[in-house]
Amino acid sequence: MDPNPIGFHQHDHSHCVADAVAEADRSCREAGLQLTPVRKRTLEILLEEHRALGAYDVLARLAKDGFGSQPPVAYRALDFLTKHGLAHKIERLNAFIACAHPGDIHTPAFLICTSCNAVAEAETDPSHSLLSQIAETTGFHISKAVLEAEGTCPNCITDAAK
Amino acid sequence: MDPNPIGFHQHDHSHCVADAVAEADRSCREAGLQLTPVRKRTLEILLEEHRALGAYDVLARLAKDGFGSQPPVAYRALDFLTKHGLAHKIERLNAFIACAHPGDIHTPAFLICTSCNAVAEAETDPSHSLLSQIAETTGFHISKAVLEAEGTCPNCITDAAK
DNA sequence: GCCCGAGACGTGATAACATAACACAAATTT
DNA sequence: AAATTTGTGTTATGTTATCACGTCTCGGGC
Ligand SMILES: [Zn+2]
Ligand SMILES: [Zn+2]
Ligand SMILES: [Zn+2]
Ligand SMILES: [Zn+2]
Repeated sequence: MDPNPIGFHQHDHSHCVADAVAEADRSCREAGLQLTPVRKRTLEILLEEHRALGAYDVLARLAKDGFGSQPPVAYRALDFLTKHGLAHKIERLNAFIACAHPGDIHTPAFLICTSCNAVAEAETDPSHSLLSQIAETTGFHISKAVLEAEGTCPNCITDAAK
Repeated sequence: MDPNPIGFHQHDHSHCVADAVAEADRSCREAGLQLTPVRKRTLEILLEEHRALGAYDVLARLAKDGFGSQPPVAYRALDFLTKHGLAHKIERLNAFIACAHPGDIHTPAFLICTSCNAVAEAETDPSHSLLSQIAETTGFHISKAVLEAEGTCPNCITDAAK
């Protein structure tokens, strides 16, 4: 199992958490949002994995770090992060993942490997999307789209073949 | 609120439940599957609505009809129906809906109206889909796709405008 | 006819996910 | 200073989903 799959490629993970947190810090300050200690720590927890974490997993880690130990603590922090585009909820897994492209306006699509549990976030062009086309022909107005695919990532396909 | 929105159009609902059940009956017999009383009743319950029902809603109705009253009763019937393409789970809602195009091999996409709770199932061309393209470029093998859009249906847009 | 295994259904119990309601503290507004 | 807003913590509860086990039924093999 690949410990560092982002887009299913190996990468240097050592700086990527710190960089993302610094960037989140900056963008929150710019937008007048409070990236408080719990929220920042929650983002770090998500960034430490390139897979989706359940709210209770996050909660356990927060509690271990001295924050509250009750579900609302985690859910509120996760709500903040998802609301402001710093994290996403993977509906299929009832779990959360740090956004791989924060700052950009994007309709994320996720590729979930059922073998190694890695989750990759792909950029999509909203205007070309299937759902947009359907919406256009039916007159439906989309406010939020969920695009998630489950399957096997390239790494796991290779592993299975050997 | 539109009581009969399928694809957000009015339609004659009187025969549509019975027809769908008869078709399911036929296709199960053909495939050697057992469309047992609980399973058939569960399908009817889903067909009676053009919106998604939670497993516990289904369970309550099953219990009222003399079937078991414990969660596995509903979940097993729903698992059977979803596994064999007679129903789908709407991940965003943690709820289930009868398939609008049973028999066809399809990658369903759903349009969920947050105003009237109607859910429309759209046919999609899997090969043209966004996710397929992403998968192709990344080497990811998709086994199941979730395509769900939340927003406002044409009927509710019109209603809001008046 | 009888045994056996697979599949379906029922039960009680429990796990996993999520929110409601309230108290308190700090920062901001009036 | 008082009121308001925002954030964090708590207890309690609600909602969704699965586990483990016993029973029944319907085949096929003997
Ligand atoms: Zn990384
Ligand atoms: Zn994998
Ligand atoms: Zn109908
Ligand atoms: Zn509507």
